[in-house]
Amino acid sequence: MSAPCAEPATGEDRLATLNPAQRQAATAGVADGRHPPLLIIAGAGTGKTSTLAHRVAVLLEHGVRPEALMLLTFSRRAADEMKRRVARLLAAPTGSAERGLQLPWSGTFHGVGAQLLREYAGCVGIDPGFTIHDREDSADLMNLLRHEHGLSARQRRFPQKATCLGIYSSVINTCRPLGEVLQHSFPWCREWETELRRLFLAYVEAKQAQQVLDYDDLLLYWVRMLEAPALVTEIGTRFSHVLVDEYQDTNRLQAGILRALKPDGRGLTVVGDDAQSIYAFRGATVRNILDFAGQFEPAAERVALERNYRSTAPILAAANAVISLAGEAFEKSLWTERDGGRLPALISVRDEADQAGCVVEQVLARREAGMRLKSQAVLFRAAHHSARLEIELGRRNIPFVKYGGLRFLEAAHVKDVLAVLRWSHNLRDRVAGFRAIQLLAGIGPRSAATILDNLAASPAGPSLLREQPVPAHTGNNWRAFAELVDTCRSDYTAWPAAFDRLCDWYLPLLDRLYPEPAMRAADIRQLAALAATYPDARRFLTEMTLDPPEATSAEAGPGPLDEDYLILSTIHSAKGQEWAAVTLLNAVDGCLPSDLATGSAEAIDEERRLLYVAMTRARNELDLMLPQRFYVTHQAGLGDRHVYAGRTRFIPNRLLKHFDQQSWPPAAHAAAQHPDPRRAAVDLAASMRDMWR
DNA sequence: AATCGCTCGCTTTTT
DNA sequence: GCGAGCGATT
Repeated sequence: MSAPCAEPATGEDRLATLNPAQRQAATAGVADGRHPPLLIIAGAGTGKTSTLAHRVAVLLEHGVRPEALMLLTFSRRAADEMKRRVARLLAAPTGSAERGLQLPWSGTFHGVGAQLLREYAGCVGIDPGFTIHDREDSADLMNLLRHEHGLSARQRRFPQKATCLGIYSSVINTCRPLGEVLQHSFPWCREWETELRRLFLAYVEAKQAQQVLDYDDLLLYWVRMLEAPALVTEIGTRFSHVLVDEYQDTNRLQAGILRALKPDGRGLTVVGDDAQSIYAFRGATVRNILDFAGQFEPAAERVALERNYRSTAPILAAANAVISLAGEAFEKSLWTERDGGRLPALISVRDEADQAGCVVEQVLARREAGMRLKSQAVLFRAAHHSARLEIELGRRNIPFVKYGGLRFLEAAHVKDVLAVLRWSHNLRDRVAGFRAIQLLAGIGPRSAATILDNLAASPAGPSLLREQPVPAHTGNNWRAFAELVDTCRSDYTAWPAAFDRLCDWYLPLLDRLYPEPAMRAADIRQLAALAATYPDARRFLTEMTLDPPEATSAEAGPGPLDEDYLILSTIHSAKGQEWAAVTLLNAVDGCLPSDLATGSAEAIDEERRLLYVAMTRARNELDLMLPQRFYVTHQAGLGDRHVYAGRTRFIPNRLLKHFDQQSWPPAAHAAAQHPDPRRAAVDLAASMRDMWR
């Protein structure tokens, strides 16, 4: 974020570069040793990261040890950025830059939780070698139990695995009872409350038997651990200061952790912007930040950062107008001195194909004008919204990197390899084992289950693996597989080497398993390169599930790291970032708000904030695309609701003065097409058909 | 017991 | 346009 720039060396001078509110936020209660609970309301582009980095630097200068500082950010990328800035701030005038600055307790809630739990595992009765299940693994385990409990083959359909997990996760993260969650968020599953409760108990037992924690456990075990008086004293004093970024996106469970760590709020700082709260779907509640100040006695100090250094005045005015139509919010109005610049544009195009064409044309024009591709971003509500554009970019040879959506890690072949690795390090992990074993030709769910049962029943180690009964024709393959697992788990096999062995074993299987084996093989090689950068298998696995590589690249092979490339990103993944030019795709009702999210007033407000987040990513140029016509492929019953899409409801007519309305292709071009009367007839016919699609 | 192929139902955002 | 699930086939 573009805060005031130069950073002189001495503490006093350095702080002079901050504006008064930022300075207040960076220093409040430090010098006098009060360390009161502090709430920093930081609007978009107000130099939040810089301010927080300054506060960390100030704390360190006042003698707080780095290892006594817990810094909770939304992603590890944000944590790294913070570390970098603090290190730069602390670079002494003599030039002895503190390169080695360590903030060992910085990262996401989940990451820090995992780290703490490994350390204190002994005190809370869990195995320090636990493995962590990502969402898909958790859903698979849920599915296994769902079948075991005979819940899958009922007259009336029982909720799907993902729904079951969603309900479970919601209960944990919102700290509300099952009945209430069902009533409020999953009303169509209410009739299954008893069965769900049974299923969730089985799920918890299974995780414990397998030494597996899921994402929610990392928080839940953490908060429960703090209920033990001895541990809360130990851990509470160990961390004298806890700073939390993006506080508006925390949930009740996370707020509970903070309350347990710092009951009186001393040493606790939270930073956030209620207008940018966009994670309610995973349990975040904007109440956390709205109610923060009042939960302490005396109340928390409050500082608001309102000067925006990022966007031009017209962009900021439009964004402010959009968010002003929301419900409850902190009083806050962003202002900027970046006068000039054009109005944000609302660009009407015929359909998604034209939208792709228009975006490509504009991107290229801006690059011609000297703006690097990397300074331009295309944002969208849902990952698949960019499909057309991706094809067009590919056709025109424009490199791009996409953030959000289907991840590298979710690809089946990547999951396969990781399952083998995970299983070899924790043979009790049934989900991993189930997947790994079935990679062998001739072994299906039945044999896999038998093998896993045998292993679970016998306490002995992996030597048993080799002797498992498998179908005769798989004999040799099985032996090779058992050896591979031994190799992977052995302490005598050096780290990246073990992974290479695994890849050598796996790659030949691709031909049989999947279409497009060549592309998948390339992914596996990329994974191997990544694995080599971690010190050992455990670290690799943990970081891969908690902090997966977040971007996927269109280019196969080595990523276009030092080249120039366009950024495509979901709005969610764009959080905290900024670009000189931003284009938002599909600014139409049905996409934004997503028609899946129009159930409640809160859900709609969250979609509004999503639009606000997208708009405030832009420094100089902002375009919102409005495809007029949508080919909605699966639309049961309700006919043409989205065939002709309207402008998003978040920009009603009275806000149009903040935008410049355009259409593409430009008029001259369009006129050339128009005289043909047959064209209209074709459109009409298509729309008649679309009504029933 | 594994696997192929068909149909039905659903389709967001992510640690 | 995709996966989960089911029934027929090897």
